[in-house]
This record gives sequence, structure tokens and C-alpha cells, in this order.
Amino acid sequence: MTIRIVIADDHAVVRQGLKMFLLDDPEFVVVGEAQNGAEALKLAHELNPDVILMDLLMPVMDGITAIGRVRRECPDTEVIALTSVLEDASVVGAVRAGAIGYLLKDTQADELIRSIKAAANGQVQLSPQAAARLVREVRAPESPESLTEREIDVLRLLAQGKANKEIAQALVIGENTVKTHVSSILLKLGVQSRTQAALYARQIGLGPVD
Amino acid sequence: MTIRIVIADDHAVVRQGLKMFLLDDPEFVVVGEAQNGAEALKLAHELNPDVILMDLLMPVMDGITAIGRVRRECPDTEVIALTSVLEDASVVGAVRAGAIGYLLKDTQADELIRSIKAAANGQVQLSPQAAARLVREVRAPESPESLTEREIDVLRLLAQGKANKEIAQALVIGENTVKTHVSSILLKLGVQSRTQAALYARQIGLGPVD
DNA sequence: TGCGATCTCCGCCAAAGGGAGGAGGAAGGT
DNA sequence: ACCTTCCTCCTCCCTTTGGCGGAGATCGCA
Repeated sequence: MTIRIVIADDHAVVRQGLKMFLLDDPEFVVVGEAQNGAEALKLAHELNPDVILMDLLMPVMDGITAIGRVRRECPDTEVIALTSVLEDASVVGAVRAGAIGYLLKDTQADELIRSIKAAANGQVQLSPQAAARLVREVRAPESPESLTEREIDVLRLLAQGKANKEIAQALVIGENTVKTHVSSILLKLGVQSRTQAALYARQIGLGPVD
Repeated sequence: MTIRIVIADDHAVVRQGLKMFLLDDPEFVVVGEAQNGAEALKLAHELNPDVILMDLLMPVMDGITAIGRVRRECPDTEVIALTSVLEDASVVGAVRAGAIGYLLKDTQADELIRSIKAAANGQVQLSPQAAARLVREVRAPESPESLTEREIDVLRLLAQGKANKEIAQALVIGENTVKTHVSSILLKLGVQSRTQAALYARQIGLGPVD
């Protein structure tokens, strides 16, 4: 039984390196490569792969957004976040978005292979460091759980320093609607300004993955 | 004539991918691999390679520091910064430290090969994006060093989400004065809003004790 | 002495942000 | 069918932000 894999990373070098690693095991077939989150989502629909190895820092559509959509739209596809930086923010964000694994790019080939096989069977795979971050987060939950999906969309853009008008354009809704969402966010987070909301969002892992 | 290369990157995947790329051209020989800047410096001394491909984000000793030391201690070795993120700060830092090139990891194999050959001959190689950042920097230096002491005071409070009125009270100055400082900060940092300034400040380590 | 940078403050004004409240529609659970 | 939540958009109104020009005071340096 083969495991069909899609690699999503904007760097050709990384894609090449991953393919080399995966060639070691005949069980793996790389069925597609994506250079950004949007392409990854498209390939997920077309190819319905078993596993997507997803970088988090990508243009057009970032990895976390892509993970969320893949999980919602292609529930049979498991996603492993594969990133170079270990940051509390992205670990929590990726897992919350539905990633079954979070691995660092300095993972050794054999460990990577084991993790992909486990993920294909629905088993959670976290690097030890990532697991530690997650535990710390769960123990002191400061999640914007009460925020709705749309509010989180708005907050994510707000945390990039975007103005209401820009957020409206990005989400293809009216500026008034954005203001409504922002008001709700400020109320729910208990902060007094968008700047405070942005800082809070960064702290808990929303915003651009960096 | 062969070009002797050292690869410095903390991620095994990336090193593997780069080696695959370089195998395409018989002129290249990868004589060593380093997992951090300190190792790269050690290898530079021992092997005296023609070119080092240096990641900037590495543990133990970061790439920019390593570039500076390699250039000072092994002047025959040229260094190409090869990084995943395009950030004004690192472009300027790497070039200032003595990098002869600054390439992104999403560079295509053939372009990478051409760049390494050029670098071995002492020719500058910058990705178009990196070149643009450099030009912008030279034209309008936007380092936080250009901020005055008082402006940094204001920025620090701003990065805590404080409003102009609160900043004024904290610094015991008038609100109008705060507005003047904020305007200068926005201008110097090249950002469009206080929220962006706050995020930038956090990124460079300003803000509350952290 | 003059020059330049910095810090302080002022007023004016346009734009953006944010509070309060209402309202329609879609989706899902009872 | 009903209720709730959410998303969407609206109006009215006020505050905050930020751009612009101007200005006096201090300090240090050429």
C-alpha cells in the first residue's frame, strides 16, 4: 500500500530535498508539488492525497490558512506542518487549524519517514520541541475560543497591521462589516484598541507565520 | 577548474536539496557541510573553500556574524547568503558583513548555479528582490538607529498598545508632542499606521520586558 | 557666532477608528 | 416551526489618529 504525498513549499531547494528523502522508501509516491497554500489546496482537491507536507511560510496563501481549508474540504487528507522555525505561535496555530503533525526541517530522514507513515494512519506526530510548546499552551489556555471563524480571519489581517479598508478588500466584504467584526473582537478580547488586539493576536500565534 | 563549496544550513533537508542541485554541474564539489555559523567558520579555515552557501538563520552562531568573520579571516572565500526570508534587515546586514551575494531559497537550480560561478569570480549576485531592498535602504535608511532617544521612548509605549494620551501622561509631555513624535516614527520606519509601528517594534525587540 | 538636531508645543483639518443600535438572511439545532 | 448564532450591512455620533505647517528653547559642534 502506497502513501500518496503532496509537497507544499515555496522553495525549490526544499522540495527537492524532501523528494530525495522520500525516495528512500518505496512506499511513498510524491504525486504533486505546490509553491503556495492556494496551490496546495487545489492539489488536495484534484489528487486527494493521503498526506500533505506543508510549509507554513508561503506566499499567496499561508500554510495555516491552507491547513484549515484542506481539513475542512478534504477530510481524508492529513496535513503535516513542516517548518524551519519553532515558534509557539505557529505550533498552536497549525494544530488548531487541523495539522496532525508539526515537524522541523532539521528532522532526520528516517524520523521524517516514520512520521509520514504514522500521519497517514491518523496518528499525531509532533517533534518533541513542538509537543512541549503545545503542552505549555494548553496548560495556560489563552485562546480566542469565543471568537468566530470570521472574526479570527479579521484578527489575523488586523495583526498584520492592515487597515479596515484593506481587510475589507482582502475578505471581499464591506468596510462596515469589518468594523462590526473589529468591535466584537475588541469586546471579546477585552482590549481598548486595534493595536492592542494586534499585539495580543501576535502573542497567541495569529498573524503572519514568521 | 573546480569550484569547492561549503554548505552551511541547520536543516538537513535544505543541505540535501542543495547538494542535488549542485550535482548537476561537474564543476562543483561540495567539500563540507556545516550546521551552524561556528562550524562554517571552522570549515572555512580548514578547507579554504571558494564559496560558502550560508543560511542566515542558524543556531550557535548566526549567518551574518559568520559571514563577517569568514570575510575577515579567510579573504579568499566568497560567501553567498542563501535564505528563505527576504527581510530588509538581513539583506543589508549580510551585505554589510561582506556577503557577495544574497539569494532566496526559491531560486531555480540553473540560476543558483550561475550565481555560484559568478561569486567564485568575485562578481556580486543579488536576487532582484534583494537588490530592490538594498536600494531602498540606501536611499532611505530606515534603521531604528535613526530614531532619536525620545522617539524610542514613544515607540516603546506605543508598542504596548498605549494611546497618545496615555503616552503623554507616561512621559509627562503634551499630547501634541506625542503626536509629533509618532509622526516622525511612522515616517522614519516607513509604515502607515501606529499598529504597524507597534508590530515592527515588537519584531526588533522593543516593547515590554520580554 | 551660526548651524543643525532635538525636544517641546500649538492649531487646523481630513481620515480612520470605534461605540450603540438596528436589520435582514443563512445555517443549524430544539 | 422556533430559536440561536453568525455574517452581512446600515446609520448616527464621537474620539483618535495622523499630516501639515509653524514656532520657541536647548544643546553641541564647527
